[in-house]
Amino acid sequence: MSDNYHHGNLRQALIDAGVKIINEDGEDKLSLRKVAAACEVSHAAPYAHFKDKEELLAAIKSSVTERFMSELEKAEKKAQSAEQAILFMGQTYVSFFSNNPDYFKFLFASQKLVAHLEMDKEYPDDYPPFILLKQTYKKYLKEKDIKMDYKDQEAGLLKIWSSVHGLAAIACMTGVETSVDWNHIELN
Amino acid sequence: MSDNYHHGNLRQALIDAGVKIINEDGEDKLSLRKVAAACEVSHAAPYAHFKDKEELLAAIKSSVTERFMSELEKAEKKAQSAEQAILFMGQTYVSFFSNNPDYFKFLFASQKLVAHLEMDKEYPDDYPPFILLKQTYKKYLKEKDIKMDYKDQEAGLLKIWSSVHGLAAIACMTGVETSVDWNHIELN
DNA sequence: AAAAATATCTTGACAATGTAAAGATTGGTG
DNA sequence: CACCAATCTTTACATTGTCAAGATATTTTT
Repeated sequence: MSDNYHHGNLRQALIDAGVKIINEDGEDKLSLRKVAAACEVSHAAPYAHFKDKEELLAAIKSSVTERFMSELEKAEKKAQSAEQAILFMGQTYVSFFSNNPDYFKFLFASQKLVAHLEMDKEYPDDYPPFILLKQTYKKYLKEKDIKMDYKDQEAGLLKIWSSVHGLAAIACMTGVETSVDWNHIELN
Repeated sequence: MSDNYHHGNLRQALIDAGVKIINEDGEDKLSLRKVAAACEVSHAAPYAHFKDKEELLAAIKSSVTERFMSELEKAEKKAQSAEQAILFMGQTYVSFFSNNPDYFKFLFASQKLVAHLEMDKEYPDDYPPFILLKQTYKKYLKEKDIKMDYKDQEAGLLKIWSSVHGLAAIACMTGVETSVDWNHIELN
């Protein structure tokens, strides 16, 4: 084996190298050629696995989103009620990005997210963290036996998400204290 | 006059051309050389006015922020109370970016914003839209004669801003309906 | 007004990058 | 073993940001 051909699992290695570069230097410092070099393959090798840079970036984003999801799910499981789950997930949402501000820009700057507020249908292609939030919010409404107009439910869901997402955004952009009294984020 | 030298007001022309390109094609399609070409000058001409690409982008951002501020101020003046002003400004905040989603990414993706929640001091370097919001929120507290703990005031300000900013973010990323019942954004 | 200094612009060059094309190497399949 | 498809390399080219040297216009100085 000439040792250069057939890396073994180049696809995953490229993704991991990409995550690392974004962590250390930010997205603007990431280039296809650097990622390839980090994996010790030629600069055009990535094209066997990704159509173009955009496709590699999408794969890296998926990878980061998985980590994000895993933390959200952990938070959800730790909670003993749907209400508490929403609170924990909100805190996790903000702290995840406060701890890695680069991820926030990276995930949300260019990526188009899919998200449907409609409460009576499921959309498997929706942004996974949003799906989890929506499910938990539904549980919460059931748990508390809250009867709301259809449109108010949508508005309530959007309110929670936008509050939390906005808080994360501002925390990342300003470095502002995130030790916020979380009672203010509460659902009402 | 050899007609090529001394454009007249190249600096502003470069900024305007940059805004136009971002409007039409998005930030990733913007290059120094294209901006220069749009102004019919050589590819290195911008370096007489801007240290590097980053500095031109900063100038373009300032220009867009000015438009944003002008709309916010218009909304604020239209209102007949501070409470209504916050509502109007919130609606304007969201609709401005809903109408130009490219601006949202452009303004907030790379730019570090400065913002101080402290209610008893003024920070002239804070992000102008935030300064306006903070002032209006102060007026609102006075207007309604609301007495709050210092920390609660900060939290209230942050809550309004993050709600509105988060809503704008989600509107831009998802294209979700922004015809939200604005009562939900209200201040309490 | 002539000369000198400065600001503004052009030309030419270079390195980094994304990407396409052609070919080399390898592992698997019939 | 022969063949094929997947994977990787090499070569090539256009785009881009940036720098350096020089040209031209404007401003300032004398």
